[in-house]
Amino acid sequence: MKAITITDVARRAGVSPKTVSRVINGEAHVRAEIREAVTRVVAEMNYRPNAFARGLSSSRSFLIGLFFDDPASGYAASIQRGALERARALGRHLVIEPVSFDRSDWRRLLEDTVQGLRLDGAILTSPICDRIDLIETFEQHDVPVVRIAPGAALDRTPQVRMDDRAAARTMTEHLLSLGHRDIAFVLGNPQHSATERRWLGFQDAMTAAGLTPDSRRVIQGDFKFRSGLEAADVLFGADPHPTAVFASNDEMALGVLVAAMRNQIAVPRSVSIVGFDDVEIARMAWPQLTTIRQPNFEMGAAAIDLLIDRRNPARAAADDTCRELPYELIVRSTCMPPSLP
Amino acid sequence: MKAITITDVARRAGVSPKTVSRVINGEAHVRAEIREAVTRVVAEMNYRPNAFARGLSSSRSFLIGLFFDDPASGYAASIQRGALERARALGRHLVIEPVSFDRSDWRRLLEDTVQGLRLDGAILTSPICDRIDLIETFEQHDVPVVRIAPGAALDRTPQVRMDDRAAARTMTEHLLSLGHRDIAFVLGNPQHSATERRWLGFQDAMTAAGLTPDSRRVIQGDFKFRSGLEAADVLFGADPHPTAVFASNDEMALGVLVAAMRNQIAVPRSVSIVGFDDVEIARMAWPQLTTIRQPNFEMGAAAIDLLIDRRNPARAAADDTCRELPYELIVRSTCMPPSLP
DNA sequence: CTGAAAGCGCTTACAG
DNA sequence: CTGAAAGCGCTTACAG
Repeated sequence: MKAITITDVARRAGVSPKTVSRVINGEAHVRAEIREAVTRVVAEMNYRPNAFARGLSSSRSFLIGLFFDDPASGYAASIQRGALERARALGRHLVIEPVSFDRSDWRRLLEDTVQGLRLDGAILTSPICDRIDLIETFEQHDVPVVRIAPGAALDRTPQVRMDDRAAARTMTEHLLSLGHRDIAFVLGNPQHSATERRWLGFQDAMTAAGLTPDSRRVIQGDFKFRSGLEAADVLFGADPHPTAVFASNDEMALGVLVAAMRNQIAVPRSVSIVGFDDVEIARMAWPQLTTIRQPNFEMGAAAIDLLIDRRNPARAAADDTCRELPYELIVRSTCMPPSLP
Repeated sequence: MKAITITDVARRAGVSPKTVSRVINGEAHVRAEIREAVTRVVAEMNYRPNAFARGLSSSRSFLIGLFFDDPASGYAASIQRGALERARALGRHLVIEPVSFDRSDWRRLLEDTVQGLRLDGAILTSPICDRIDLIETFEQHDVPVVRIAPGAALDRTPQVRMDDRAAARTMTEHLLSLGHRDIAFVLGNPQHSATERRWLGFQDAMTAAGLTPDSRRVIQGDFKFRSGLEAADVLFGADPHPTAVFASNDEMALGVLVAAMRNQIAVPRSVSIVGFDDVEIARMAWPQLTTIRQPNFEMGAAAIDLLIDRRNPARAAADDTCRELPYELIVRSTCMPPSLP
């Protein structure tokens, strides 16, 4: 099937290619009458501009890169879905790119993409969004960057974030309000900046309640299921064990939950367990996990908006460089007041 | 940073742009000496071809589209990861595209992508891979298609598959070998062709053992957690309940598992439960789920290989149009012999 | 408000 | 084995 070009459309509409171009791109200065005629012909002929010709002559590619450390994680999937939906609604395509700093040639691979594809923008997720050398590579190639939940160099790029610290405080307050005092905390992967923010939020609430976290009740994890399992083995090996465990993401919380079942510790009767993220599996556990909903889908979509605003001088002027999205406490079935000793 | 072009490289190397083009694309008919010189200059100048200029003048885009019904599912994520890794290794980029038949303008959106981006190839996953109108759209635009686990029109495109039927038979035989005779089956989403294949495999094994599945032990599900939960409520409401439940994917198996816990039915002591897929959460359940490993990562990678082979006349001739990948029975902790009545 | 000319950076088709 | 010319289908920069 021979493709239809802008010249074909122009001829049929009785105007110049440039005029068709103006109409397609929604530029001003076209008589309403002509605009309509062209629009009609475009529809009739089922014309679509060739993205490569466009990309070559302008400096726009209509391509946005979404960069992940681990594109297979549930976290990545939900951000991707939000970005995807919004990008398509705005006529952009999403190119997914993994970045593995483990590989010595990561920079070469990245430059292949950035330079070869002339990306219109890049979205960086945690934890790679905190690598300054990565950000610099994009800057060198004049690719606008938006970061999701960064922890470092916050003034360097526009960003989409959530108040992890306040959310962790809210969750801890929920546990405190139930009457818990002996609350354990499982830290996340130190590479992710959210790990520290959640830890600080936990401390905020404990301190406000006049409590000091016991160091034996704070265990290092890495956001993976297995680390939750192992942390719980330590926590439940103590006598008495804590009355509540706050794991700083859902996957680890599930590990704690499984460890409790293995050790015949009833949840929530003997121990309350909470997570953070509200990934799909939080609802597939039994009991269903009390957690914090993180608006990943919305963050992905907002990142696209911010990127496209940047390219629009009128809107970029609005100085809309940081979008903070709300979290939500999701109370399900893994908590109750502590049983009396 | 002003981009370096093929002309810059040609000048510095003292050859014509066409020669540089030959070297970059690995074409024959270049003196080894010149090839080396050009290669050196390319590296020195850190030159990368502009994908848009390439795409415009040739008919290749180096872009492969990965089409999903639901890009956020765990199934999609693992296929995506395999395809991504392989595509990058071969110098291709992956564009992720959702297809929603719910939307009346799905065809227009699809044509925007196919025509605008001049995809080098498309990978279609279940269940959309069985929509003939979708396949036709790609054919009209001369975009090679590879399908993953299709169920219809099997001779129409190259494909990557797994023997779902044999796998379901193997799983059922495992249950039979443990001594189970009263085995319930939870069917998947009828839109997915794998649903029927798994059901047939179950029947194969039952029939071979001289057993006829009782219709009250066969429940319709849809591959979602909730449907497993609901199916189990029916199964466990019966007296006696089956001694084993084969849910045709892991998510539903988890629903069955949670229902068992809710109803105080011990797993595996009172009931054995098995799934299918070996998604990540199969290991996060308690007890850990016995299941069939489906090689999603490998299927994604194989789809890319098949697509690229198609474009290479020498290799396309090999008639490599169907790649079947092996499954594996993963025995974990949700099964044991039935307890005596 | 509209258009003619030039150019983006490659590859194709051809010639030698 | 190597290269000069033309062209891919748009947009930019300019003119009117």
